[in-house]
Amino acid sequence: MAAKKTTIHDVAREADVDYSTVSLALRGDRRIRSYTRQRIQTAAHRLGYVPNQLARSLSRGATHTIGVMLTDIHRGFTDPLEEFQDIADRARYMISVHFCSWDQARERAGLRHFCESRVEGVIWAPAQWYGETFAQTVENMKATGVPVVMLGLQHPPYDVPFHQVGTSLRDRLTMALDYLMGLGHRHIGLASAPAPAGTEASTAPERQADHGAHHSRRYFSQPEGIAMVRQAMQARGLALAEQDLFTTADNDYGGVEIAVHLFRRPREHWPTAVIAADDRLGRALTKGLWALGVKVPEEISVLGFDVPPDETGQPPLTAVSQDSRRMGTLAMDLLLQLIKHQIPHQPQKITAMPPRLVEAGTCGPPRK
Amino acid sequence: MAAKKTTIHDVAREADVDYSTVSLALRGDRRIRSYTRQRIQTAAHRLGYVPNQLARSLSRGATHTIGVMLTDIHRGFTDPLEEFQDIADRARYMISVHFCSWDQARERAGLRHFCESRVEGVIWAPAQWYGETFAQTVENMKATGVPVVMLGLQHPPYDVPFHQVGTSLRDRLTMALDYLMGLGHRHIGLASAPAPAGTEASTAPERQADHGAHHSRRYFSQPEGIAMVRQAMQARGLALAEQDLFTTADNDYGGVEIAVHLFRRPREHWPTAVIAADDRLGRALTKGLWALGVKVPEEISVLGFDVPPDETGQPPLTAVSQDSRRMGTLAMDLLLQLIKHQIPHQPQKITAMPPRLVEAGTCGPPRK
DNA sequence: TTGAAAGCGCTAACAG
DNA sequence: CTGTTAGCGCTTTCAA
Repeated sequence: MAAKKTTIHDVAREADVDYSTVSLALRGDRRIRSYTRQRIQTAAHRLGYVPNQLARSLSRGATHTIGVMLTDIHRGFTDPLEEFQDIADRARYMISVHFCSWDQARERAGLRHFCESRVEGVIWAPAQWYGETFAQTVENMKATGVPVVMLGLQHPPYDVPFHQVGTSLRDRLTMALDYLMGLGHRHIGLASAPAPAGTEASTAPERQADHGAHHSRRYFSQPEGIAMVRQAMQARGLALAEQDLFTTADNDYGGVEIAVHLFRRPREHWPTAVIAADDRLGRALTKGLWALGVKVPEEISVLGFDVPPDETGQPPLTAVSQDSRRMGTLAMDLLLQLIKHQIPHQPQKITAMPPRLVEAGTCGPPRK
Repeated sequence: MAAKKTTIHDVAREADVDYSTVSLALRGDRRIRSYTRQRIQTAAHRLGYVPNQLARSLSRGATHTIGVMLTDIHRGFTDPLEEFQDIADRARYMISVHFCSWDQARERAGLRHFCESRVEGVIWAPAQWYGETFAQTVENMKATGVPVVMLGLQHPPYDVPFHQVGTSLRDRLTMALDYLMGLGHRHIGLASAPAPAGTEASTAPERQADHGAHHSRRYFSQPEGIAMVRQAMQARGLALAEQDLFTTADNDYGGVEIAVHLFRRPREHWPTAVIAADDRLGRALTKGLWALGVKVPEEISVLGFDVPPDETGQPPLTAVSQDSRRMGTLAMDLLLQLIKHQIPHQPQKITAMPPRLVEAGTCGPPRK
């Protein structure tokens, strides 16, 4: 269609005014009287005029666009992204999302593209938080001077020079154990499964790359997470017995397996509470126990861990959660402040969000 | 940082050449001898020069960017999006993704923004396939002349003037029933749950908008889908008995409930096969039956429906699936062809992809 | 092999 | 109220 090439000049000719008048009129400048504006607007409409943002941005020196770089499509990003949109809408910013599919080369190229397209700020949930490629990319981003807010927290040894918003694994663990111990539990089990791409565990150094096999989903092991649980429990005088570490290869419905597994064990050997390292696992476990006639939490407590906050999740699951929606809000607000120079870039600001305990009736005091 | 404002002029001054020379050198024009180019490149690097795509695109009249408008983040888009990326990478296109969160106003604004930013093509999975807003947006898009490929198929009464790539519900149903009947099943049940946002059902007219409540996930009912199943069964001389229509409010783990429900019914009243209208449901049902000691498929067959192709899904589930990866490939290839004027826009081309039967051992002949 | 100059479509002073 | 005139940063002939 010719429409794509219509410019304000064409509109000006059609409406018989100067093209700068068109520019003003189209943006609703009050200096143009309504009669003229009317004429211009109808002319623009008739010609199918579509303003050219490239020219506009180039001229104004501002794109009013924010780039969001994510690893992958998964439910953990749903809430933050909605927040980004809402906040951006209000601040009249556009959002452009890139997914790198866990490919650091693509991640880097995308970020560079953001900079070249003159986005005014970037929110970045990195594929990895360490390694040379990461450091290099960080360095590049820093050199461009584009405001960046990271989604997530750096690992202790790495010092990322950008503001960060996220919740720390340590804090979540503390909350989980303190909560269960507060209820009186001393015999606690752990249900775990391979972490799907996108969880904290998948960004750990143990990540097993499966290059070439990119036509399948990517799974990773999380020995590090289990080790941290062990450690945290020991620090509290508890032990994680080998038989109380339930693992399954099936993240989604493995909970049912674990339920059966538990069910077949003499009850006096049951842990009084189980932490499920994933919401699917926790919910499936609850459902499975329920289906087998085991009362939760009367006979055993189930506590979800690393659960996206979703009040409507079924079945309900008491869980240590992260308010990912709020995380989104904070990150975006922070970025906008950075853009507006309301806060400095320089001392990096690490916003460690406290985890949140969502009670939904699957935890109670241990049975006597 | 000052970096953001470095232009080829600065680089030119630094390297002591004309700025047009810099332009040529930076794009590797062979007319510039390597010595000069070297000098220019180091100068550019030293100054932290970042080329301005806005200016570049404006000048060239081409952005080499494709816009992708999606409804929401959910796993059904993972595969297509990865395909988009891969293909775009090869064709040296950038991809910019927008999510409208099922909000048609936002969808429209995003599409307009794409056009104003002069994307060269758009892939669009609409929030709705009917209604005035949709028609209006379609009309607008058409007027801009930007090449569009729709992800999904129009409903029969609506005539969308863009090429479409998707798989039809009718075809999938046919495949499911023919498959089960071919195995000998005559007594078939249906397990169903509210459709989460993003499935076919959620784009049906019955969609219950919950404006304002945007801090929770959106669920929809799918009476239309059930009606179609009924109809298809009747056309084959089967009937869907009321007691064989299993519904649960819990899409993820409701399958376990249904398993228990079935389990409590005398076996001679069981259907010999159950179609699960969602992969979660199907997998949870299988797992639940298994946990209860019911052998699948020896005692009952479970067939998944509307299942994203995921060979690694656990537990395995024989299913009528759509090759969403291939769908992505086709859509993107089509779009690139449109952009290159290799095929015409005009007679809309509806690429109805055949569904795919993925056998995973949960279906077999009915027990005698 | 390099420089000069005319745009790309629009914004934003500044004049009238 | 409307027109004039520089740019914004880069590409791309066309000369030198």
